[in-house]
Amino acid sequence: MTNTTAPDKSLSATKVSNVDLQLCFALYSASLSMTKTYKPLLSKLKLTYPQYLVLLVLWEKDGMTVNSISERLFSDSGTLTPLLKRLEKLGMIQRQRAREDERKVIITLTEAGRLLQTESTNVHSQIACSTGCTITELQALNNQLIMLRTNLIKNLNTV
Amino acid sequence: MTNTTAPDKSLSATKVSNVDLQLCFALYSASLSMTKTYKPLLSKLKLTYPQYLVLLVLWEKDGMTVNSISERLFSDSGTLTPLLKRLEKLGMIQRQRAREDERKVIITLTEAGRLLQTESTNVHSQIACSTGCTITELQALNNQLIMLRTNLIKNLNTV
DNA sequence: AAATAATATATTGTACACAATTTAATTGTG
DNA sequence: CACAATTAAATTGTGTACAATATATTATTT
Repeated sequence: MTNTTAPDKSLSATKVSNVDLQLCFALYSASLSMTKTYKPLLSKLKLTYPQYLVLLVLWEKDGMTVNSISERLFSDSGTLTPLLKRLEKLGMIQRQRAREDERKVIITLTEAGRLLQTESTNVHSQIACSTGCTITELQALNNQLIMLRTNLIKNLNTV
Repeated sequence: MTNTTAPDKSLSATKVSNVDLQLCFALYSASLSMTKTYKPLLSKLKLTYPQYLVLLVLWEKDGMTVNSISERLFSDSGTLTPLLKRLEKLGMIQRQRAREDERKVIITLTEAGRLLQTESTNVHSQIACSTGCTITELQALNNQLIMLRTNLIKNLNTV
């Protein structure tokens, strides 16, 4: 792609009224760009970005059920089940039914899964570097995105 | 911001140093939430969000090649080719090889494809409403996301 | 206790996202 | 002109994203 200094008009930037439309595309393309940035870093750990997100959750709190991971990541079982099976096949986690309620599946980190956390520490800093933003800018953007997400989810069924 | 149910700690919000990590997840989940918001509105038009993005591009400039659409949307042929074939099957576009260079495929809107633009006008306003943000806020967020995307893409091969 | 409802996960099917490879057409070079 | 290099799409294969449905387990109700 080389030339990144091309004029960024985004979609329909000429019409000022279409800020909503512009924002949606900016959000979409920025998210994809972020995934592309993560890809080479994570592929060294044999992980995809969504798999990495699951591990982040487990590093914070091990032994969660599929459902609680799902709520944390705004994901669903149709996505998580096969993803978790791949993580299990990779030897990063273990899947086992809860004894007190056999509908629930408990996800536990393996030794290898726990060790990955240390290996992944320098991933963060490289990402932060690639954003070209200051901590303050990242923090501001983070807050706005959380607000946006909260509003969108709140209004999901009201449209 | 009334009832947002669960407290939003995002991922690892406890560690202030992980702003980068938080931002990545906020971006990811906000983008997915946006797609979910679009879904019911677009399904009335029988479209998916990526298909809608292609139509937005064509409404702005008809008769583009696959490659130019690809650059505009930060997408690639592996994604676009099947997507465009579906849009063709839906009767929204036509795909034809360029006469002067038969490697290129020209994408042209059909009458039905052009007419959809009018039908989609109220989609924007409903999205803007769901964001719960003011025009100024949307504009600011848009600018920051474009900056972020530009930086990420610029640094893609430098990591 | 049997029937019913609710819950948690799994399965199926469609549609991206993207790397890697392939195919076909065009351009460049000797 | 012949032939390698380049370019534009298409193809293949893996991994989500998500709606809809199925299955199994637990809780409730009659």
